Amino acid sequence: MSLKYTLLGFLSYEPMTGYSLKGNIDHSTQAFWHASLGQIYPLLKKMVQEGLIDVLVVPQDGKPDKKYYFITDAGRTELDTWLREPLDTPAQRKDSVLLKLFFSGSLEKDTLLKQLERQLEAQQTRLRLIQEDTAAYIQQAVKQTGRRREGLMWERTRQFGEEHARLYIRWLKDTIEIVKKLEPDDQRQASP
Amino acid sequence: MSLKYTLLGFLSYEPMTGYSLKGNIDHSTQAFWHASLGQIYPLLKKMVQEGLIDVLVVPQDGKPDKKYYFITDAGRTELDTWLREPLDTPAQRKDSVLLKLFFSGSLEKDTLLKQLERQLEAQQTRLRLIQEDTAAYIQQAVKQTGRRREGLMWERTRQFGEEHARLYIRWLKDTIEIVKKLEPDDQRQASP
DNA sequence: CTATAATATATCAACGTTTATATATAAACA
DNA sequence: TGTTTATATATAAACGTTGATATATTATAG
Repeated sequence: MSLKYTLLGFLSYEPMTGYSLKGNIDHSTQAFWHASLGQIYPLLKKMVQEGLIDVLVVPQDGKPDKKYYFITDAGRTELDTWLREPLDTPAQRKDSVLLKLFFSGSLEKDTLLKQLERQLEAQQTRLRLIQEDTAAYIQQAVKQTGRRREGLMWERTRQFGEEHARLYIRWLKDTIEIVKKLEPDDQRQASP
Repeated sequence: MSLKYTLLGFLSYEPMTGYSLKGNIDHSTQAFWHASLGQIYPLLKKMVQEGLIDVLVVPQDGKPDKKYYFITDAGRTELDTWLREPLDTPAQRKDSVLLKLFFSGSLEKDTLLKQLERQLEAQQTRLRLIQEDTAAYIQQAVKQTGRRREGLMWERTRQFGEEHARLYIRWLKDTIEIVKKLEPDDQRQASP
């Protein structure tokens, strides 16, 4: 459902190919939205049929055609309607890492610790990506487009992603300390 | 994919009906995983066919049969395998609220402020739910089952949800203050 | 000089999820 | 007394998503 609006949103800034839409998603919304090319291309086709976007095929010599997509007036209206829908409920989130950890109390202490430490590393990598790659991408987009107001929200949502990664790191470190203090497994399995 | 493990996870604690599985999900994992009955019932059926769970039909007079589901040895093995898969990547998250706010820089200041304030209220309600309802549910489950080690992870993941809601609230409040300080819209539309 | 990554488009099967619908009882509330 | 909420099961269409597969060029790094 929301991928449609993601594509309309980016195309409301400037015309783009399916590939560059994927690039924009990867570099700026990856902390809270992602999509594959196998999802983007068929949806673009469908959205052209629905009149939300137009396509301009630019033939290239020897290479496959480049397809630039443009938002239509109907597309702008649909995007605007979505943006104005009252934000009165929290988004339904899913996080398979937390789900796994929820059920991980039955694992031996050492295995659980290893899992927590692995995820800590993964979140530290993620934090660096948001701080470096995403931050630079947004800064350049603001410079190139001059969209200051839009850029403010791009940057604020990036900061949310950064804070989310920091929360994860803090929580994992605290949880590791708590698990370390647990009684060893042997006292658990065999009680005399 | 993960719903299968959610069901196996809860059934590894004790046998349950589809309805009470839904209740457990709503009360304890709702901050990071959710599912509908229309998803749970067909999956339980499929999992019986696959031998991961067994079903015991308890006839009731006048009422429809109650179906208790039990985890099998094969089910336990599958759950265990999943729990031990290295947690070396962060979960891919989706949050349609942040996505909408990412594209909301083009809205008028007042509309954007109203959206942020609406979401602030929604997140405050969510925080209360996690602090009251979910906390009480977990406490009682620990008391009734005596599963201290498991209860530790139930409580830790609940606390993550709580901190997530707090982060959202802080971020929304900060964003509201920043947006309030922006120049009014009229200066934006018509530049001389 | 070779291999890999990035650019670029496209399809498809399988799987997962949402939403609506249907049925029925019991308890709590107004 | 009537309405709503909770308990309980179940199906099905529509929709959304993942992951694999295919093709081809250009640029970059080793």
